[in-house]
Amino acid sequence: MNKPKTILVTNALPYANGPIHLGHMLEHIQSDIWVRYERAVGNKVFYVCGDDCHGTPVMIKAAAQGITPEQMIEKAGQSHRADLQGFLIHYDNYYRTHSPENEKFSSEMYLKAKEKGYIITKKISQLYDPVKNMFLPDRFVKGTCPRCGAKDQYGDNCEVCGATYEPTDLKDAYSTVSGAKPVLKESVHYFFDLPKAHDFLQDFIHNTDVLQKEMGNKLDEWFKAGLKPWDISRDSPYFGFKIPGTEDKFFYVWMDAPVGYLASLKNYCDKNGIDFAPFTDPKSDIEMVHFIGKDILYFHSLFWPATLMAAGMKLPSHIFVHGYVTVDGAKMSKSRGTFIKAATYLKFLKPESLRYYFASKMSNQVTDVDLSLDDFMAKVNSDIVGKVVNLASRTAGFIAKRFDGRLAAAPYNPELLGRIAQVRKAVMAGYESRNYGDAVRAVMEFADEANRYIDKEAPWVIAKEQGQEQKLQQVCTDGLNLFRALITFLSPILPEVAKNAAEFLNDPLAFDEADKPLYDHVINRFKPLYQRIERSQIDAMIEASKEDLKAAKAVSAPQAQTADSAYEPLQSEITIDDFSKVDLRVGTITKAEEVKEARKLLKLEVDIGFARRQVFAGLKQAYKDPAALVGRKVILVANLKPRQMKFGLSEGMVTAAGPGQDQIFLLGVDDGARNGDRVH
RNA sequence: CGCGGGGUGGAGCAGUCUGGUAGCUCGUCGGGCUCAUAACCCGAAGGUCGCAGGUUCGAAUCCUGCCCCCGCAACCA
Repeated sequence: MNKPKTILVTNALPYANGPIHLGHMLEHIQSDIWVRYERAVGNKVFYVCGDDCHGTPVMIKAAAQGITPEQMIEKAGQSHRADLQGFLIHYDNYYRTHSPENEKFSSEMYLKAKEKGYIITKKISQLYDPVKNMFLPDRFVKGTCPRCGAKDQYGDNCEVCGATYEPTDLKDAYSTVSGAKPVLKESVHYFFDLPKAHDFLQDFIHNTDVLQKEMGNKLDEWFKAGLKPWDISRDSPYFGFKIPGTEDKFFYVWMDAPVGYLASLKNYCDKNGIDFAPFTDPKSDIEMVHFIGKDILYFHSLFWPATLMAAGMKLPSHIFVHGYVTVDGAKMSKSRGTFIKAATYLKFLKPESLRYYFASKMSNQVTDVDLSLDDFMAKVNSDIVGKVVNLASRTAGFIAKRFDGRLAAAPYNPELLGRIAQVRKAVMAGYESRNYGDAVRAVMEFADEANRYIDKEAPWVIAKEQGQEQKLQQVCTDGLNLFRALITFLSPILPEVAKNAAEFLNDPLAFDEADKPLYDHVINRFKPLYQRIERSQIDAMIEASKEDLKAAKAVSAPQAQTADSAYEPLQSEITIDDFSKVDLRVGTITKAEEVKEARKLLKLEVDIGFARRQVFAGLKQAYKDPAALVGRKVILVANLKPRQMKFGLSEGMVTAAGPGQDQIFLLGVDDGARNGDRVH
């Protein structure tokens, strides 16, 4: 083994604005596996992360909830920590960017950059919300697309026609914060002079192995377009750190976010009496490794190295970029229930299932990883349970019953056992290069071979033969030693399973001992190490993810009126999925009486086959004689959340149409449709 | 012609750099086994490798053009 390295590993900081979802988990799992592997082979790793707390979205969301930003990031921090722990992601320190350490570092780096002439100021005009008294980032301005006329488009580009423009080009622009019409206002901004760092960055990106090659190509795009000064200031009100030497200017969140890596580490070092200085010293041989998603490439490969360089600090050794998560081949979708939050997943499934699945499909390329739910279930069940765990399960019984848990003193098939070292080589190469898929493939290939071996030797046959005890013990010992190697190789991915397997085998499962099988060694009783995934668990998770959506119902922007007064304006377009959420059922009115105290309401009872529903309907003025309604077939919205009204619980909505008042007409059903039939 | 990534049997992927009869896992079908968490083993069916052209004795692999999907496009986070 080479000389142990010291490595600082960071994961992109989750934003305190929202919960962690499976998209985040891909990266946390990727980095956690890498860290566990690096430690398993003897390197010293510092593994830190934290919450990214600053910026306008946090400020606005906190205000909307009537709490302070500090309270909000506290809440986010707690839930993020719980989620990550749930997925067995073990950071040495999970901190936050809103911290004294971070403020100190950010300010110091800024001042050094300023000293070296990297900070410039410029006057810019920006849209301003005159009601809330704040400048508006692009995403908080909406309006009509100047090219195609589509309504409610964001300030930077139109999702309908794809046009890009400035927020000031929007027609009928409005602030999504207050609804007010924004005005143009001037302000002095502070910029980091990125063009001045051009040569440094070119060299940094192309003459080192910091980045994957394809990302270098991507970055050339920005070089070709010409680097521009980077605006690092925001006006008050802003949740962030005040820029030294100013009264009302704050660091843009992306200025202090990566600095948060170092702040988190500093916080950890202070708590544990570790010398922090070498981590920022350009001359130290400590490696600094960032795991990030492709969406934040330029922040980490341009701005971050440039600010570090300007501050005279150590530069990143590697920036490992990964792709996105899709679910069943499509972007995660809230309406389909595939926008799955980490916490929701954990309610129904084991963390290691996802860790394994992601790992099996991960490479060091910047490609998206698809969580195919069918494949997910099949792979976890057949690989972890059917192949690896099963190997122990099918041999442990003999060792326990016939040999008191004692393994044989020698192997039956030394050649097969000898292959372990070879497999380990492939596995290690896979982990080291972050081609976890290769590592998993190598392990599973070997697992297949091991199962074939057991099948061929058939210990259950040997067990019935006279005088074959030694062979039986040896073959089963081989099986268990193969299992031991397999689970050791998977331990960075399946830490809990490995821990339980270690207990079972009474062995620490060290990577470099995997090729030295256990002989004449007493093991413990075998307990099931992993449970199969049931279809129902996945279905329940998808259902629950749809629930999440209802709970987190977005604040919809004020809709502009379509001015054709004769008809109600058409609602925005929906998909078939949206429609099928509305469960319409055929029903028969079995009772109908007027509600005396109410001006508009009738109290109905509707038989929908499998249930009877009490419904309060606003039909009083249109149907003066309620009794005449009894026996009529109607269409009922059957899955509407029951609503407690002054006069009782209303358990649905009867469909009707008409201009209103006494002009309301119930929708009917032709004969043949039965009560309880669904409308499709 | 904005940039990057991808398109391989029903599903998920490897193979593409370094051209040589298309491979793995799952699923399906048939058989075997019964130690094992309906797990394991053997066999079979199933692909003109996005499309079109080119180079070559030979192309999933190299070249050109096109189509489709995903992501990004810096004062959004």
